[in-house]
Amino acid sequence: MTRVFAPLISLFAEATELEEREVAGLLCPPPSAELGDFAFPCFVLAKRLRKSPAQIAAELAERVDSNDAIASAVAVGPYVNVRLHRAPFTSTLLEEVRNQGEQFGSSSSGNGKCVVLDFSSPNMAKPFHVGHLSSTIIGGSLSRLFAYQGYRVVRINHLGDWGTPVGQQITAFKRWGDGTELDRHPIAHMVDLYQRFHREKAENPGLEEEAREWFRKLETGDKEAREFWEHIRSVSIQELNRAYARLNVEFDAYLGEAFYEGMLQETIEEVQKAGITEVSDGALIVPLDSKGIKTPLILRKSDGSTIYATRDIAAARYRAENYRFDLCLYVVAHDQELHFRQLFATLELMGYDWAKRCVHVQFGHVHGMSTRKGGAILLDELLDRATEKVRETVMANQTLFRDVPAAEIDEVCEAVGVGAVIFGTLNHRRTKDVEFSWDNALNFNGETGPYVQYAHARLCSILRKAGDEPRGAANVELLTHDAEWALVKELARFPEVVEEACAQYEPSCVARYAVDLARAFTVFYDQCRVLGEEPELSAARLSLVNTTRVVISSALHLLCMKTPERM
RNA sequence: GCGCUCAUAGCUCAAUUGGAUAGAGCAUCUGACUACGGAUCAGAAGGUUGGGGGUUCGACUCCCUCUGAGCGCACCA
Repeated sequence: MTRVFAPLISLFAEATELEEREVAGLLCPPPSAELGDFAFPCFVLAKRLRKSPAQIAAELAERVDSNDAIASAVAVGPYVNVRLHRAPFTSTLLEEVRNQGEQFGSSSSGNGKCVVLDFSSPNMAKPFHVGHLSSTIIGGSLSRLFAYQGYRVVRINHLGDWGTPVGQQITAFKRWGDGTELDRHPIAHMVDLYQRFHREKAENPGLEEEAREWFRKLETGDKEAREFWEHIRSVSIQELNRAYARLNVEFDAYLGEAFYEGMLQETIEEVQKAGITEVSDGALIVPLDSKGIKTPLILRKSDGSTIYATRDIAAARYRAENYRFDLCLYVVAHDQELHFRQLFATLELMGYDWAKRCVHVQFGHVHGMSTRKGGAILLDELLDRATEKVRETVMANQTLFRDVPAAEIDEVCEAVGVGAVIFGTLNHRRTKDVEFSWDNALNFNGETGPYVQYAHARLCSILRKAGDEPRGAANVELLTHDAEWALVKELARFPEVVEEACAQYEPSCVARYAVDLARAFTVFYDQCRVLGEEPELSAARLSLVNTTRVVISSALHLLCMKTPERM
């Protein structure tokens, strides 16, 4: 929380005898700036004081009227609308950002705490398509948000690197694979082979048996199977890291399904010790009726092998023991809701107190992301098209990029194109299904990533032309324009937006804020000239410009977006 | 059949978690300075918040019901 609201909050806390925290939660901007800067709704006091909210508002307005911080307090119906003295508020805010820099908006609320994030988690030897975007980007942004709140963050990629599909991949390669092709285009080649396997298995039932045999060999440590698996896994990770680098996302560990193989026996024994298992149709299950779930969790199949549920229990226990997390977030699509309810319920029945600190951060489907041929759109295809579209605009701006080296132009196009895609997946609440369209994905006007980055580039441009960054305190008394004031108020919101985004696991809060801030700036930019005014006014505005640049850059960073200085 | 999620302007999304006259962008139409970058700004038009009940000072928000959509319901992940 910023100090800027402190005078306002303490004043109302005193007048109403409410806790400061409660007051902070109640204060809100009025529907229109003409009504005032902040509003205090009096409904909660009505019951306690046995008076109508309007009456309370009227009395409260009398009590808090004008002092150092507040210029006026007017009762409008059940609200007390407050107008602030702009200068002290602005002065405090600018000073705070000047002192804290990129740390403005961060907090220490997560100090000493640990959050584990499980996200992205694709299957190995498969293409990285746009279906993986949501988990990857939401997880990536949440990582940064929690780190910003002081948490120790552990980012885990629960890679799909085990199970019968691996046996199928080995079988396909042994039959039709090409070593040099594998070296040149490992993923593409493996995808071709995998698809061929599924085409041919209908006419050749022996293939499935062969695949099971290869997987059995892999499980029992057969050298040939193991070496092939390791090679495919390693090139898959290389390929994935390339995609993650484009998306500005990183992981602390690839702990795939294979990693937990050695723990499964012990895991099953632990579940059995809890006395919650049953044998049903030859399978070992955990009935969950007591938790209101009709479908049991399957611990071991009737053929004796295990499935994902057992591995997820093992993974959860591993994370609890090794990281002692305060929060374990699974950023996984909505389809797996039942599975996670089963998993968490089982962990609770096992008596783990940390089970209730596990959360399924689910998100909706993105529909219509298939190509005409029926396959999914590849990530690179989407990013490349976005980047090329950006290049058209950049190339049209001859004057700005005249002396800029080609490599730097490439960098800008990449930053903006990828930024547009990232922003596109974060600017709506994660639970709702969305419709993908190329028109929308490649529209860079209005509420988009480029709009926010463009505002940042203009801010940088002003600062570049001004020469040195503004230092020291500005004469904030000169910042009297409404557009300046609106921008200042918008800047002050940033810390609570970050807090909100963490509390709800909603990066979209930050995305929405970034647009609001960028808009407040462009309105200011349109109405207030910075350079070439009276030196003192120019300096004051420059100070506001630099503050805005810092905050917009922080917001973009939290969204895993780059902050180009020109575009 | 049961469960989860969703339904807001022509389209894509908001709405400070129960608060003031439901707001933005896209598309459409109209306008903008020989000044810091027009990927911009200002304005117009666009709504019975899927339908119907209920809860209360107040409901897009909570409850019930109906309709529609997406997803999931034991050996895939």
